[in-house]
Amino acid sequence: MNALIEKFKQYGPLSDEIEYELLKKIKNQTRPKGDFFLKQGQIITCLFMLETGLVRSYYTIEDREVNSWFGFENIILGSITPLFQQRPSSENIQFLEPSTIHYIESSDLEALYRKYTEMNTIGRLIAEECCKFLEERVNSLQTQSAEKRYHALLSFQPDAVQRISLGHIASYLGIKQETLSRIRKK
Amino acid sequence: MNALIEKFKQYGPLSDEIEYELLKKIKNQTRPKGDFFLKQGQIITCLFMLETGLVRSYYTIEDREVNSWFGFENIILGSITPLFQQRPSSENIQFLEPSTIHYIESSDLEALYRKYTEMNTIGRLIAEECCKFLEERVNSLQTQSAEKRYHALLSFQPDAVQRISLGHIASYLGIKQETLSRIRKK
DNA sequence: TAACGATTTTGACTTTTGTCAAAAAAACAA
DNA sequence: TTGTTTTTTTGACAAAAGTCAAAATCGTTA
Repeated sequence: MNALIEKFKQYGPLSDEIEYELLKKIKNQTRPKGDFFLKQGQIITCLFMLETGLVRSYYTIEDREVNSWFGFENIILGSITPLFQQRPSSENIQFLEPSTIHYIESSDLEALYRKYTEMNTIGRLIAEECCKFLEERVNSLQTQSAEKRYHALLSFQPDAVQRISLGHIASYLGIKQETLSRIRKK
Repeated sequence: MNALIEKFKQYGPLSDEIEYELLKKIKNQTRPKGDFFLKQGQIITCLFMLETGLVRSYYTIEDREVNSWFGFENIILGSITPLFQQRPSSENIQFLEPSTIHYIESSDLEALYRKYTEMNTIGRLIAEECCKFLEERVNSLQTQSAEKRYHALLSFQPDAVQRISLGHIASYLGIKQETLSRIRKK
């Protein structure tokens, strides 16, 4: 069974008919480290899931890269702005480790949304989950010091700190890597 | 025509039947300044819209209030965490000006989601719009200095700065009000 | 193993933001 | 209007985080 379909089912039931249609639309790829899944300016958008590997999403601001999120195994991922707006992405999605992914293009997904209520519900629940994640991130950036944000990340996503370079983590936390290095030394 | 239904229609078409059902469920209230729409710990949640007035949503952390958002006229509002999770809210929603609101309880909304695809689509689009808003807020907190965040707010929501007290604005921006006062003096 | 490049750490210093206390200004009510 | 309360501003100082440059460490590959 496809892992992305498996994942969808965690949000709600899917009839055999939808499952069959999904199977036709879901694509699979294996990509090397450093490769881009999406580059800034592209319009093609997808909802995807990693079977193995690691990705980061980042955008560029004043010549420096800012990491907006990291994607691990078995989490539904997508680039929010272009996915929900059908506009050119300002984000880049890059594999940080060799990765195997399952994905569905948003045009195919939209068609399924129109055809099946169940799929629409799942889409809504995914968007709502995304809201919750972002809300927590806002709270963290709004109220916590760099040190507390780092320790929160350590306890909630210990694997992130293990697998991702210090510079990328610092950017994600909104601090300089020198600062993070000093925090970590303690 | 009810202003909340009008608003829903901006996201997608609604049949007369749904509109009729919505009309039966949508409640209206007029509330004085300082009143609470939702208090921390309550489970009842709603999607609501202000016809007139102003609200803030805040939570308490280490004995201080942190504003998470402000609500103005004609914007769809809801407390994200409890609305999408059906768990007790950690948020308080308070009117900052005398307000007239239209709202629908989330249990009623869920029932409509189950019954009508169109309503589900609208719910999904609202959640997606919420994601976009939160994503921008994360970017701002992650990459911009207090001064730039304030100026961004000034240009995107000039009315907020007009109508909301300096202390509330500072909390929303994640800075101390003394700092905001100094930024503003320039 | 040696050498290269990338990543991380360190040091000295600057800038930004926070803290605490008090004064000034504004808003509100008797 | 006159007090009273709330909000905003100011000052002196402390802490947090950024900047820039250089050194150290790590991983990879020739």
